[in-house]
Amino acid sequence: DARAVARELAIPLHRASFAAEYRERVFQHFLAEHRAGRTPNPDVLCNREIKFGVALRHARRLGAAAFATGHYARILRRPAGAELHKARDAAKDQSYFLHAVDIGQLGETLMPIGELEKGAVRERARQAGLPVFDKPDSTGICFIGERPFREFLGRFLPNQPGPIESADGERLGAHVGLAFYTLGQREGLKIGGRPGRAELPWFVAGKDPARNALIVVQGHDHPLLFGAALTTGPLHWLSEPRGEPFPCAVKVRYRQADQPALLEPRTDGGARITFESPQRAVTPGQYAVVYVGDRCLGGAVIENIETCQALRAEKTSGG
RNA sequence: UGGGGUGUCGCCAAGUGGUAAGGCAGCGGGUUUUGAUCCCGCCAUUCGGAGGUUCGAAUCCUUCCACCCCAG
Repeated sequence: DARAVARELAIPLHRASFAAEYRERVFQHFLAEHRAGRTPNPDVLCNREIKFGVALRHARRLGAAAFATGHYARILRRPAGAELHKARDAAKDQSYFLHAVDIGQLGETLMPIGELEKGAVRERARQAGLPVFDKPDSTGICFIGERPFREFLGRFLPNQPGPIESADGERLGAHVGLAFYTLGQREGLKIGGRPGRAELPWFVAGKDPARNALIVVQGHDHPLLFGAALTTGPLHWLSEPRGEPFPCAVKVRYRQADQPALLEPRTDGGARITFESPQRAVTPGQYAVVYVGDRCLGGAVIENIETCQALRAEKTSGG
C-alpha cells in the first residue's frame, strides 16, 4: 500500500523495519505486564518508542524536512509551546494513544488528518487517486493487527490454570491463567446457569495472585466492578507540570467519554485521581489520560484502584 | 430390592393435552489502532428410554433406566 501511495504521489519511499525495536521496547513490556496479571496498552508505548522514537530519529537521519503522521489528533503551536488536542472528528480521536509522547517531538510533527472528519479524509484520498481511500479502518494492536487475542497471548505465555470464584467464595469454574483475563471482561469464563443465582452474565472483578484465583461477579453493573478513585505511576506531562490538585477530565480507556475528576499530584510524581462518579473496570496497566477541554495534559499508567468498600472489607476479613 | 422426589439444549429454567419461553455459556458478525465493554445474529423436529391412550402428549397411563433424599 505504501509503495502504491508513494508512486501515486511521486515521492520516494524509504523502507525501514523496526521490528527488533518493537520487540524489545514494546512487546517485552507487553508480555511482562500480562505475566504480572495486569493489562498493558502496547499502542501507547508503540507511539512513544517506535513512531515517535526510532522512526522519528530515522526520519531525521534521512534529512526529512518534516515529520507527519496519520493520527487523528491536533498539534497546536502556541507561543508557550506545542499543545496536544483532540481530533476534530471526536469519534476518531486518538490523543489517548499519544499522551505518553514527548511534547517536543509532538511539536515537530504534522497531523493534518486531525483537522478532518474521517469521511472527508477518505474523500480527499479518493480524489487524490490514492488506492487506499477505501481501505477498512485498521484495528487491533498496531503492527500486529486484529487476531484472536487469547490464542495470540498463549503463544508467548504459559497456561497456569486455577479456580474461578465468586466474590463470596464459591468455586464456579476454572481459568487458564490470570494473565489471560482482564477486569470487566465477560467472555471466556464459561460459567453457565447456577441454581439460586440470578440470570445474569459474570464479569471479572479481580485477581488474587496469591491463590491464583480469578474473582468474578454477576451483572454488568455490580458494585465491585466500580472504582471511585485510582492511583497512578509517574505522570507524563504534555503541559507545564502542576503540583496542586485541579479538576479535569480523565479517560481510563480509549474511546471512553471524558469523566470529570479531581487530580491530586503526589510528591513521587504520580497522582491520585478521584472521579465524580465511580468508573467501571478501571484496570491496572491501562492509562489514565488527563484532559482539560479538548487539550490533553498528559497521563500515567494506572497502578491501584480504590474500589467499593465492600471489596476492601472482603479482602481484609476474608483472608 | 421400603418410602418419597426428580429427570426439558453444555448449564439454569418455563411449559400439566394443542403442537418446545427465557437466561447463562458457546459460536458467528458489527463497533474499535490496546485489552475489555457494548450491539446484532445463530443455537432442542424435540422433552431419560420403550410401549400405550388420544384427532393431537414434554404434559395422561404402563413399564424400564438414571440420579437424589429419607428410612435404613
